[in-house]
Amino acid sequence: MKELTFRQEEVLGYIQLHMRENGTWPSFREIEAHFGFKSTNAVMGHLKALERKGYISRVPGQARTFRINFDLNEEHQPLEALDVIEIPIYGSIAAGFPDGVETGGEIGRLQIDTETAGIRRSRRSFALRVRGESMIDVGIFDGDTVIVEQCPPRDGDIVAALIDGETTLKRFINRPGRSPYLKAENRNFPELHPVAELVVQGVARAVVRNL
Amino acid sequence: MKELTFRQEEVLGYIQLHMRENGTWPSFREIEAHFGFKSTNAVMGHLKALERKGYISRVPGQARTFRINFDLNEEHQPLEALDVIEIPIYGSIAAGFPDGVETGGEIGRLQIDTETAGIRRSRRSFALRVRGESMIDVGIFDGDTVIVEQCPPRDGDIVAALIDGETTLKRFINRPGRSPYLKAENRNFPELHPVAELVVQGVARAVVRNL
DNA sequence: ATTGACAGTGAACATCCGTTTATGCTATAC
DNA sequence: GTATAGCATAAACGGATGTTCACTGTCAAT
Repeated sequence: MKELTFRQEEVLGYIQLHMRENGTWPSFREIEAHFGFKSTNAVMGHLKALERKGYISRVPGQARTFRINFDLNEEHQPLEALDVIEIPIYGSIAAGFPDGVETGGEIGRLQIDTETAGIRRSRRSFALRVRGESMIDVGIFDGDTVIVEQCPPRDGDIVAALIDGETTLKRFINRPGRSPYLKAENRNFPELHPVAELVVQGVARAVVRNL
Repeated sequence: MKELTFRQEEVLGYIQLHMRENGTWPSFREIEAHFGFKSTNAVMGHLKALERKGYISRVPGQARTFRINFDLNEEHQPLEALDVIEIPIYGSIAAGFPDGVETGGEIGRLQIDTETAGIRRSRRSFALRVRGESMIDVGIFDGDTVIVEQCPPRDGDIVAALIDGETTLKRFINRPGRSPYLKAENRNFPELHPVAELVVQGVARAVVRNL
């Protein structure tokens, strides 16, 4: 595909921008106004060039009917191909993990790219609908969705842990010389949770909240 | 939202279909031809009705410039197939939107399904990396990523707004009888922001935070 | 020096396309 | 009965929009 001149690239960019912002293609005179041209024929020249080089198609005579054959935005950035993963959302987790078959507590699914979620594809992940206010001081509210990655916890991690048959979110503390315990992040619930048998189901990597 | 008659729904469906298939909105006469009308005024009647009931918006006098406010297809589908959308992440937005070519403030991209993000595909969306602590009381922290949908704000919405050339996140207050203003959500920054010129760039729909 | 690609002005032209003002028909509601 | 809403035809109007022709200028390559 032939190279575009700088000006032609600008015009193509504006056409795509206008489409994304307004949902409609621009008219000749709108393009003219945007670039400060004083003749629609300046626009015509660029569009003819863009069409000749194969970047756009048009239906002659029809208003606002462009067709982009080549998306600038997809080409400009290397865009290291975002890796999108689909993970299940659980309302609660009874004991261990639900079997592959019995999708027990699954209340939905979500898709997100691994980088934004901060997880690795190689590890199993799931999402949890948060109940309660025990992590309110770190900005995790009731109703939030937390994305959890199955891996061994480290000191300071926020983990999904099984206590009394209920999965809750707590901070995992593991100082040398002491046995690990869990801690809520809420000034009003300042009690610590030393736990004899600690079943950590995974480490929270991201929070998603709808506003 | 008012119910549509069967015929009106047919017309709305055709408009959306034409857009999806051709990438352009249909003209009056194309709609007329598709339904076998013998007068463009038959089209006019339906479009006026669709606009009155709030399903579409139009710019009077302009050709092929529809705007769908309510997507039929999003309502029909029972949500099984998650609709994943890719949106750009901006660090900041200087003035208006960056041009199509100079992808100026874009610092990355993310992909997420529209339901989790709480946005509609038909509206343009972008994400913003949050700076500052002004929304800390609603659990939006420095470094969080906020997903913003471009649409008119309503009272109580958290919006991305342009103040002094900087985009910030604030709560939008629009009480009857007063002029709209912005409010920070931080006990330590309790000052209100009455703003003469209010440029709202979109409404925040979701927060994503890496833990 | 000449050619050709690129960028633009200026003005007319021909449709394309939305708009308006009529009129008529069929239901349903009061 | 008499509104009222939905649906459609018919014809003309005018602004919006793409198209074309003629002309000017710059810059790099031949």
